[in-house]
Amino acid sequence: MPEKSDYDLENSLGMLLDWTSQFMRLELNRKFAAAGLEATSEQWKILIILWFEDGLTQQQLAEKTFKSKVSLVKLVDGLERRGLVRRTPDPSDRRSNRIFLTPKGTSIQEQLIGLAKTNLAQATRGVDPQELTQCIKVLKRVLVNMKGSDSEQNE
Amino acid sequence: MPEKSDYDLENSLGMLLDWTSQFMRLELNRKFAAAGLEATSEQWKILIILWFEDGLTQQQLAEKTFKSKVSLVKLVDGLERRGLVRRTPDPSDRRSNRIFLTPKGTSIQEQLIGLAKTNLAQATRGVDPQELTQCIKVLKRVLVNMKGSDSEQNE
DNA sequence: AGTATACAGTTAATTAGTTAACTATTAGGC
DNA sequence: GCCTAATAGTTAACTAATTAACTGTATACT
Repeated sequence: MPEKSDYDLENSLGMLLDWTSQFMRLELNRKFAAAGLEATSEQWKILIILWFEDGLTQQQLAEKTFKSKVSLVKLVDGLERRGLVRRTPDPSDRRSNRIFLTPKGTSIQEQLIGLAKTNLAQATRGVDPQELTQCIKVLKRVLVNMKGSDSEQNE
Repeated sequence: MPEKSDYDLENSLGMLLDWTSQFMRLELNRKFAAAGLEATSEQWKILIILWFEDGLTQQQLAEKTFKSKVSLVKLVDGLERRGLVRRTPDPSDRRSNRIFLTPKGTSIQEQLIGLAKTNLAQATRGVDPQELTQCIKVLKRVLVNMKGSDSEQNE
């Protein structure tokens, strides 16, 4: 029979990761909406990658964002519906779509990035920079530990 | 015009929080399913609270899990459909439902807790305990920072 | 007492994630 | 060259989150 004192829910890593990621994502969505930008935080993750390297396939975007190819379908649907990207069939491999930023998609990048930075600054307010670096190091290790269990998914 | 070198996506706190929480949640769901337990990680968060204190209202569960009252509706629907909890109208306040564990809900607690512990151990494998504590301290600060922006939601 | 306000829960529409099953195209082995 | 494998994308059914609008009940004020 497990002891109740064994579980410190408020301080559990799993709970804290869920809560912090959710609050940050929600607040970023609110900042985007408040600025009149019709993009969500998840769509932003795609847009920022395309800003670095335009014309990637859905599969490549999936790999870079750790999302499944299935998730990319709806995400690109949404981005296309809002006129931020366009799907272009790859002439050399007709299975693939290449995703390109539209002028509208390019034009909102600066605002999106500014708001994302504001959000990050708000999240880390009062946190010692060295402790933050340490925390990020731990999270990267957690990511490596869990990615192993995820092999052979999303393929 | 923003500089691309300004953004270190792989090491951004927001990205890492999303990725780690998602991988941990996914893997916990897989562990539950592999053990033949028909509960999800989000349902588990409700069950563990009820194990500590049974008969809470949906509103109380929402507050303890940082979920909205709307989220609780479907979550409790799912738990009830699987026979793990039952809704009981509160006789002293007919607006409220009190949520009670069923014998079936109680019976799987030990297994769920064991698997959650295994999942946490896997996530933190090779992480210095002191660094983990430090990381959790940072995450709790981030939570406080972001919770402020969330005031007046979910009420 | 009676009205207005607050509160608990629900429903509907939207976004985003999962797994499983499917289509179409490319690449490899014989 | 041909048939099998793998790959890219899609669809369908499900879980879970959001906001907005609504029902019914309790509380508070005058």
